[in-house]
Amino acid sequence: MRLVIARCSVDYAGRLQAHLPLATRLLIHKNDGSLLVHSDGGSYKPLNWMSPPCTLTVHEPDDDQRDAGVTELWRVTHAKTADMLVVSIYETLHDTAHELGVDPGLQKDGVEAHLQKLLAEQIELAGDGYTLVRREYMTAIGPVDILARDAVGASVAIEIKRRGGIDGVEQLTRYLELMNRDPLLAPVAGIFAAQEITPQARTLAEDRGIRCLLLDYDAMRGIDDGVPRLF
Amino acid sequence: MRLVIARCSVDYAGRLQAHLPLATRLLIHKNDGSLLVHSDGGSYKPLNWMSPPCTLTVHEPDDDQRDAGVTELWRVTHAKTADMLVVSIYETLHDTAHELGVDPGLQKDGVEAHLQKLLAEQIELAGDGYTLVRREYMTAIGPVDILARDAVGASVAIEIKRRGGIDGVEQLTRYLELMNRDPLLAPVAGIFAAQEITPQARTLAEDRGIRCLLLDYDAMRGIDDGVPRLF
DNA sequence: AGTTAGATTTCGTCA
DNA sequence: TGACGAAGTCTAACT
Repeated sequence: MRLVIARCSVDYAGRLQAHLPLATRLLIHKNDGSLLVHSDGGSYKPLNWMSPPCTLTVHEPDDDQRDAGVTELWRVTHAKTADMLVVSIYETLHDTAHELGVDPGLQKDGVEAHLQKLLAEQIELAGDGYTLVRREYMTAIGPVDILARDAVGASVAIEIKRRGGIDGVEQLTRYLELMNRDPLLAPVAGIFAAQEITPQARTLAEDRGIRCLLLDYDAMRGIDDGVPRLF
Repeated sequence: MRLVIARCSVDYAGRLQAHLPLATRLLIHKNDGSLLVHSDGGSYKPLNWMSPPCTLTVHEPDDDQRDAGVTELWRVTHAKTADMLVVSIYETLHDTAHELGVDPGLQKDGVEAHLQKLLAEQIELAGDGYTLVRREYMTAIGPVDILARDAVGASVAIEIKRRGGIDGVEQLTRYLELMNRDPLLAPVAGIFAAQEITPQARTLAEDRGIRCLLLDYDAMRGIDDGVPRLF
């Protein structure tokens, strides 16, 4: 990994065209050839970048560029697409290289998969007398998060989201349309379960006879596991 | 901006919990307090990070941690949520600070907005005798990309995507349902226009009587502007 | 390899 | 300020 702090301007041409005016920025040239251009603020997204696989070549500026103050040109071209990134360097303030090695990678835990697991274990949260049929119940157009039965044995399809938006309701609607054509399952009721549900999604769901269920992740987790929070 | 190369492990607790085993990584501490943890590969997304507003505090390791080889603890806490990131530093290989100043920001050009502008200008691509009513035609559930009239004056709603997927068809369907309830507009036909359309989206659209239109961005741009590509 | 759905998404825009 | 759609999205899972 090579780290360069430089006064530079950047031009990108590919799926769109973009330009960064002259300013001091951090350039990260990774071992896989990729290049990130970061400013001293904003989120984790670089101002501009080139994803691997790509290659960086350094060029001499032409006369016009040299007159304008450019000392070096970095050209990063993508290996497959025609995307190109050109960094015009006016002044290099810092330049170091470092050997990092391969990273073992991130270990994740939690989120929607966890919510699904928790609700499957605590299916009575969906309604008194509810029983679990199975998680990831497969249909022709994809898996329904949870298939359950209510107190009198009628089928209930449950769609789980962290944040419930209109698209989630649409998704559940498609599942319900399909499943209600299956005489072995029909009639199938729907429950839209999420930590948060947008007002639009709630309106749409209720308009279609789908019940909304707000999930309290912390409470569900607190019941489920005795593992204390790390911090 | 402070750049540190260090052997470290990282723990994150917030909307999920995650852990990074001991390895050599780049730590970027930006001026707004945010911290990025990058490896020497992958895309522009860091292995882990904390978004602003947040603050970093440095702590001494406790006895157990010191015995394990930890020399320093970085604790980054988010100002509003309870999110926390803890970096356990075992060895610092590089540590520099740099003054970058405020970045003037990215100037973009192109993409879906451009496609919409081009199709509005070349509305005859949608069909012979078509005329533009207006772009971003407002409805109660959001703006339709383009409202046009066909050769005999009937309304046509056009949804434009760069990549046409099922969600785009759903979106257009919602608009059409709504607009067809308006006696001043009805009947409203639909056109789903995109550079690429997935087979699933095409099938769904045609099943609902929505016509699909493939857009050739380069050809449309070639007709529109005489500006040559920069590279 | 292609497709789909989720993301600690981030980023813009508009009501 | 909140909500919604787009992104040069990225990423993982599944076909």
